[in-house]
Amino acid sequence: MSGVHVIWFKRDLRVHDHAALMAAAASGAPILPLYIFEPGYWALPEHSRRQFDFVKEALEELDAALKARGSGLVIRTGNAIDVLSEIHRRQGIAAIHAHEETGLQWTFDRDRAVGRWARNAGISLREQPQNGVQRALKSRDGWASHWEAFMRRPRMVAPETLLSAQVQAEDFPLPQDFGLGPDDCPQRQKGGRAAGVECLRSFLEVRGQAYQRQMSSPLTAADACSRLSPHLAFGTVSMREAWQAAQRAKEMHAREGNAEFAASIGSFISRLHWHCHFIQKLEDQTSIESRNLHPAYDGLRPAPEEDDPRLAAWIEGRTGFPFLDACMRSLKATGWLNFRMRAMTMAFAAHHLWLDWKLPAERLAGLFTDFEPGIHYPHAQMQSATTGINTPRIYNPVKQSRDQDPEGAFIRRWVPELSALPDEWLHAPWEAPASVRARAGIVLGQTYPMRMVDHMAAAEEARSRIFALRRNAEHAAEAEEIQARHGSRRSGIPFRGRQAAPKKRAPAPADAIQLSFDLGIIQERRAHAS
DNA sequence: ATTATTGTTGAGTTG
DNA sequence: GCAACTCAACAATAA
Repeated sequence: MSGVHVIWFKRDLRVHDHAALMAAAASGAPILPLYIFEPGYWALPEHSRRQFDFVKEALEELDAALKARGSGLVIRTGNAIDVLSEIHRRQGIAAIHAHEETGLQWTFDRDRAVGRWARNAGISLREQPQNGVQRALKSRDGWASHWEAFMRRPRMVAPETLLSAQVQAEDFPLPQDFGLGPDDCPQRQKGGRAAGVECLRSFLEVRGQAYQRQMSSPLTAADACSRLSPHLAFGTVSMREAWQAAQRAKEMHAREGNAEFAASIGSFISRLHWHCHFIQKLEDQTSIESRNLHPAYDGLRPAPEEDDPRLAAWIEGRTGFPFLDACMRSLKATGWLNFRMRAMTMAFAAHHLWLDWKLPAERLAGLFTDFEPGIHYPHAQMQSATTGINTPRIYNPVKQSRDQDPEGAFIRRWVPELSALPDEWLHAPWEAPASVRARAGIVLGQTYPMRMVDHMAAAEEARSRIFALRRNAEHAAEAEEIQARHGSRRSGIPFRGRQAAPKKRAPAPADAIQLSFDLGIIQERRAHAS
């Protein structure tokens, strides 16, 4: 059938290692690379200006990379079916190539609607798996080896030329068009392929040396972690590229006798695996976004209330727990927080504040530049202990503070109103003698909030309620089914020390920049769009 | 990849 | 010289 082949970009904003692009190019037909700004998508509570800005930067670079190959990105704004219908009317679409997006219910429904529409219109819709996540998975058995095989497959280098469908590009919409007002995120990570590759390179070559030791404290994590998360979330770097580059870096560090670095990268590689393991959960069960995975927890916490002042205090960083507040304020300003502190903030909302996880998860999502539905909701539920299959983890915000920020440097940076307090009182200012507080110019409830709960009592209360539920006989039966559906099969299975077979390096295109050691990543030359 | 509690061990101190 | 004791560090365990 004649007509153009649309490459519908969603959360895969790159040209390299892009299965849909390769499939479209292989057709030999004119190519129409398309990104649709969908108002309904940006109106979702999880989505925010910082993600929009990141995507926009990624799209500008994607456009340049596509233009360099002869077929620039076409931007459209509107409902996906409307946009595709219009293109079909004018150009005639032979096929639509996209990736299988594991997203919120909204994108799942949208993709199904587009699928129906395409079928009716006689258009072939070809969706490619991404991240080694499997669609319509029957059983979790053998998942890990399937995933690893996916990661080992050779990366695809984008063709140097693409036949253009010659469709006029539209301007980028403004964030205001979607009700996305200003967002105070001065330290947001920059979007785009170049930034993503640079994250990967600097992490694997330099920053990741003490990753294992430094990932837990927000003081060190910002530098010692890969910071690849927004790039993986929006696909500016593929999971496979990251995995293969990490394997190479690990081998290299081991060869050089840098055991700490090699172990750190090993730990990073295992996190890439868990990353996808969690996305698979949402892929298998979209209701994880909206309902307790284990129904025994329904009704355990009060129904969510949008205007609950505790929710606002929590998300705005004025709980009265300095370390927690520092984490929230840092997150707001940077769009990123290390994994452990994400867990702590979520656990505090769910356990100490006894809030249903849904609204806290939504608010948190909007603050994450790297919001990834398949990571976010399964973890929100895990930290809230509503999965039934994970041991409840109730973090003590004061203990974490003392452990992760003993000198209070992180607190002083983000909660400057407390900076005059001596280290020993910084973690729990309500315990400080009145004279010490007075000397530091602190009046609890005025210059800084009084802690909003007695965290020890609240934790104990949450613990006893949750464990009372778990003792019920029906709990275990249901939990077993959940474990069968979603649980990892990996525990007890020893790691195989098998190393990646040496890969034949694909010929680098003329515009590739060679990294200082071979990570096997193809990087676009800094694109000066023409 | 939590926390608080309880138990164990061993070094160091005391009488 | 040694029993008795304290304390820190670490492991196991229940919730």
